[in-house]
Amino acid sequence: MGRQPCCDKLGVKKGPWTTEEDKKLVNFILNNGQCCWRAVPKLAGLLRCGKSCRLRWTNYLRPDLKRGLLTEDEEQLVIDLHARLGNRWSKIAGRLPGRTDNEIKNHWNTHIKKKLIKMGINPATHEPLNKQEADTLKTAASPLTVSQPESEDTMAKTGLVVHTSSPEENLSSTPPENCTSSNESGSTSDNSHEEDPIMRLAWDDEALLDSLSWDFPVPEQSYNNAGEASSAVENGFGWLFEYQDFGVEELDFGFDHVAIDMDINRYLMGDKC
DNA sequence: AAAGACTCCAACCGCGCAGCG
DNA sequence: CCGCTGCGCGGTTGGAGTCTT
Repeated sequence: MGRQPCCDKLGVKKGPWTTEEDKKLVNFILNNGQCCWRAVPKLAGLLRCGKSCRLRWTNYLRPDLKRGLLTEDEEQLVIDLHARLGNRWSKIAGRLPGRTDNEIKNHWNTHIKKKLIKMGINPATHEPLNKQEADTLKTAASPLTVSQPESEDTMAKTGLVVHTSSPEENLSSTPPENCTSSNESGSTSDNSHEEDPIMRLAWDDEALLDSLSWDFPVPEQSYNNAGEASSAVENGFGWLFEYQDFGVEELDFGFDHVAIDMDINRYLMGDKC
């Protein structure tokens, strides 16, 4: 029967977002919270489709986003997580506060992939390339089932260390109470892992991943009251703090109406769960 | 200084899934 | 149970910026 387009193609603007559009979107979300995305463009006065708005918000406008290149530690964690989860960028992103799946995906494709290849590691399987060549296509190895990279030596040489433990060791771990910053609605049910074997595996991975070290600091500048303005400015959110300019007086995140300056602070501190 | 090559990332596209009536 | 709707995810692309010749 054919799927309906997510939005009317006609009259919907595409391409790069303007500052004005950003302001409108942020203004709307700060006023109304994240409601149904389909309605957002109309209500916010944007000629965009809801999907585009959601993407713009989650990947770029969210105040709690950490910007700039991934740190070495984050990169290492991404490699580690990718070895376990494969291209499940959203799951990987869920483990890196302030990072988006898109950002991680991009970073993987542009930096980490090359790095791994240079190190002689197949980025898809995390196995040494020469070994990979040996049993080419013998197994269409699913990322979830691949073994750990055997080349810890290589990793160590380049400063990349994989610290792992087997999933079995962690099956008893309690699932993380993952309070994602962008997604209170949580349409992806956390119970799904109980039904779906793959999701169960992923879930087990998540439990396991809780044991991975987290030595890099949470983007304190994003959660730090004193530094919020400067970091927001650094992040290109200087205008966000000129909220008065676009008429935001009160916020409604679905709980109380509170003064916006207080709430932006709380918001920036990640106090949204 | 100019042109071509390359890199990077924001944004788009299409699919799958969950929820609801 | 079925169809519809909305959301989220992963893959891909276009173009701006940077580097190289």
